[in-house]
Amino acid sequence: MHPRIVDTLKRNQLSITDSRKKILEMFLQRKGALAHADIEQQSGEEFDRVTIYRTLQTFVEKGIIHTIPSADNSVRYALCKDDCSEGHHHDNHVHFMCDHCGTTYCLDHVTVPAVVLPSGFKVTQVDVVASGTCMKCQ
Amino acid sequence: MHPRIVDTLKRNQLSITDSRKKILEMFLQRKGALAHADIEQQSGEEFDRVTIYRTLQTFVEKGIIHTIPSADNSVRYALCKDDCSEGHHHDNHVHFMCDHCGTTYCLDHVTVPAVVLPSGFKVTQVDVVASGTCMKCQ
DNA sequence: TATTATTTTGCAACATTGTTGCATTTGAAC
DNA sequence: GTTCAAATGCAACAATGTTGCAAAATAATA
Repeated sequence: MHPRIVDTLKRNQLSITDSRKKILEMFLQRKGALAHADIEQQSGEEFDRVTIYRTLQTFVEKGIIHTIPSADNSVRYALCKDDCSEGHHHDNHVHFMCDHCGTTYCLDHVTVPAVVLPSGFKVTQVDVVASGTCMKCQ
Repeated sequence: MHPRIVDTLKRNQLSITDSRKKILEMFLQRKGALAHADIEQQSGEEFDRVTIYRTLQTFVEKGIIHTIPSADNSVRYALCKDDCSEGHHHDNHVHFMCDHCGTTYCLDHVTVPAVVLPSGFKVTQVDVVASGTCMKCQ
């Protein structure tokens, strides 16, 4: 088991349960974004569907993972780089979604260019979702 | 009825039906993004739910409207500026979603800054989804 | 305009996805 | 180990999205 798992849960004052450990491990191993459905598939019958929903929700609230917007009604989740601060506002972020294999990448080190909006708009968060073909699919 | 409606449908070789006229009119009037649920509510019992799904799908395929990614499993749709070419690839786009009132704005005239991705990624589309407070809500 | 061919719609049935309340179980604290 | 708090699983439900097919509306043709 990945050493960071228990650490992360403790730091966020969460009880250390099987489902949380397992789901967190999936994120740490895969190093890519996961949708609810992915987790459900990978964990087989191990956990109830409801537990997965609640676990993801908890992780998002604690800033352990964050959501990635998508245009097809299938929100994906990815690990936050070193846990965002609690209550989390994940400022700037670039994601890449491969049209071919569907893999979603979370590109933490790509800087989001400043977006200038018309006056009156107060921006607190900018998500950039790029899509195309990833390195594995071309 | 908005004069562009019949035009737009004809140009896209679509039969001119009540549901299409009505839904297209909603987009032309509202000048903001609409979710499936919005349309369903606004049209009351007038059309079947299935018809709305199929109409939206058709409009997207024809490039009359486009989808706006969201982080909450509720894809929204907005009119394409002067219909994208058929088969449509909507290159660059900035959207703004108000955390307060939920209104989604489609900012066609804001330029999307170039995003530089690691080599190996071939980008065909970039969506920028900003969120915060809109001018009506502050 | 009347007739035929094509397209679209509505219905029904179904599949998938997400939510809520509550009893039971598990983990944490003592 | 016992007690308390938290998390899980189950069941039931609500919401959302999909498919096939007959009926209706639209378009094309005479």
